[in-house]
Amino acid sequence: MAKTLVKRRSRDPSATRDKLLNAAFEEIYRRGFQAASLDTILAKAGVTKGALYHHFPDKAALGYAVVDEVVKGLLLKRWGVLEPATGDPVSALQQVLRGRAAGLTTREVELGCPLNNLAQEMSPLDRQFRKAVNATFDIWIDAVARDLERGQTDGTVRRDVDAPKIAAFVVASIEGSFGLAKGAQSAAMLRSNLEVLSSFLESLRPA
Amino acid sequence: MAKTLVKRRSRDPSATRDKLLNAAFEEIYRRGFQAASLDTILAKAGVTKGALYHHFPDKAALGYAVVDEVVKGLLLKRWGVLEPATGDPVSALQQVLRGRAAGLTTREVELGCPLNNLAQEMSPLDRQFRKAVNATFDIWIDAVARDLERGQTDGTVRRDVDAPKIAAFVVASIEGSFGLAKGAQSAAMLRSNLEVLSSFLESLRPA
DNA sequence: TGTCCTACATACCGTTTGGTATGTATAATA
DNA sequence: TATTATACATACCAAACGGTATGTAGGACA
Repeated sequence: MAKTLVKRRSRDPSATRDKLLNAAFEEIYRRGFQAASLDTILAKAGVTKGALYHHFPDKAALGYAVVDEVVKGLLLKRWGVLEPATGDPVSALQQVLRGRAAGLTTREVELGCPLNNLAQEMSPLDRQFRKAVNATFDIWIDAVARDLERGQTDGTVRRDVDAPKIAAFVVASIEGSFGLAKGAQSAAMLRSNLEVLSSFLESLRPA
Repeated sequence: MAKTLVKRRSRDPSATRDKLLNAAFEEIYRRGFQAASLDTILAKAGVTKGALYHHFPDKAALGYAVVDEVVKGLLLKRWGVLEPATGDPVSALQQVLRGRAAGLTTREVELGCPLNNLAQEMSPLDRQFRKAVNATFDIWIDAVARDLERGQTDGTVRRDVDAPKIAAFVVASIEGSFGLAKGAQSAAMLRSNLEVLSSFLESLRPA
C-alpha cells in the first residue's frame, strides 16, 4: 500500500485553499468582487470561515489570489499566450479569434471576461487590484506585440506599423467586443466584432 | 417683482429629484451601482431618505433613472450623436475621436465610461438595467451605422463594407479602449488606441 | 381662512456584511 | 509518548445596508 503517497488526508490545506479560490472565482465572476459574499463562497467551497481566514488575511487578499492564481492563467491559456508562437502572427491571431468565436459558451457571453470585469470594477477603488489585473493585461499585450514584431522581421507584417500600439488596440477591441456582447447578450454580435477585428489584422500584411 | 417666476420655493420637487439623480450618478460612477451607498448619495444631495423614497420606489429605480436621464444624455452628447451628421462620415468620426482624445480629463481616464461601467456590472444581474443600458448603446451604434450608410450612398465610404457591423465594432473598440486605459490609468494608451481606430476608419474610404 | 394632498424629515428595523475570538482535532516533531 | 504548531470549526460582533413607518410643514384650492 502506497499509504504515504495516496493516503486520504483528513486535512489537506492546499486542497482547501484551491476550493476557496475556485468558489471565490465563481462568485466574483457572477456578482463582482464587492458584491461577492464570503458566506456564499464558503458554502460553495464547503468550508467554514475559520478555514478562509486561516488561508487569507481578508477578503481583498482572497481577491488578489483569485486574479493571480485563477483568472490570469485562464485568460493567458484561452488567448494562446502560453503556447509558443509559430507561423505568421497575423494568421495565428486570426486562428485564435476563430477558435474563440467558435467555442463561445452562453456563460461566457453573459458574464464576459472575468479579468476585464475585475479591471472595470476595481481599478479605481483598489490599487493592488489594479496592479494585479493590469500586469496580466500587459503580459497579453506584450505577447501580441512581440508576435507582430517577429512578423515584421519575417516579412509577414508591414514594417510601418507600430506593433505595441496595434497590440494594445487588438486587446482593447477584444475586451470591448466581449463587453458590448455581454450587454447585448449576443454571441452573434461578439462573433461579428471578432470578424471585423480579423479583417483589420489582414490589413497589417505587407501590400 | 416676478415673484411667481423667480420665487424661492421652499419645496421644489423637480429640483430635489435632480439633486438626487446627480448625486446618485456621482456615487454610482465612482463605486458602481451595487456598492453605491444610499446614505452617501443622500448626504451628497443634501436631502433625506424620505425625499428619496418619495421620488423613487427603491434603489434599483433610482439606478434606472440615472441611466435614462443622466448617463444616456451625457454619452450621446459626448460622442456627437445628438448633433446632425454632416460631411463625409469617416472624417466626422475621426474628428469626434480627436476631440475626445484632446479633451480627456483625469477623472474620465480613471473612472472610464459610466455607461460601460454599468453595462459590465449590471447586465448579468438585472434585466431592466441591461435593457436600459443596451438601448442607449443601440442608439449610438445605429447612429454610426446610418452615418456610414449615408457615406456609402454619397460615395465617401466603400460599398462592400457592412455598415452595422463596422458601427458595432467601432463602439466596441472605443469602449474597450476606455476600459483598458482605465486599468492602465493611462491617457496616452487611450489616445493611442483612438488613433489606431482612426486609421482603421481611414481604410473604409473607397480605394 | 380651513382643508387636504404633496413633499419631504426623522427615527427605526431586520438583515447581511466582513471580520474576530475561541475552541479543538490532526499530525508532525522531539 | 508528550508536545506543539497547524488547520480548521463554531459562535459571535459591530457596522452598514436597503427599506419602512410615522410625523409634519408647505402651498394650492375651496
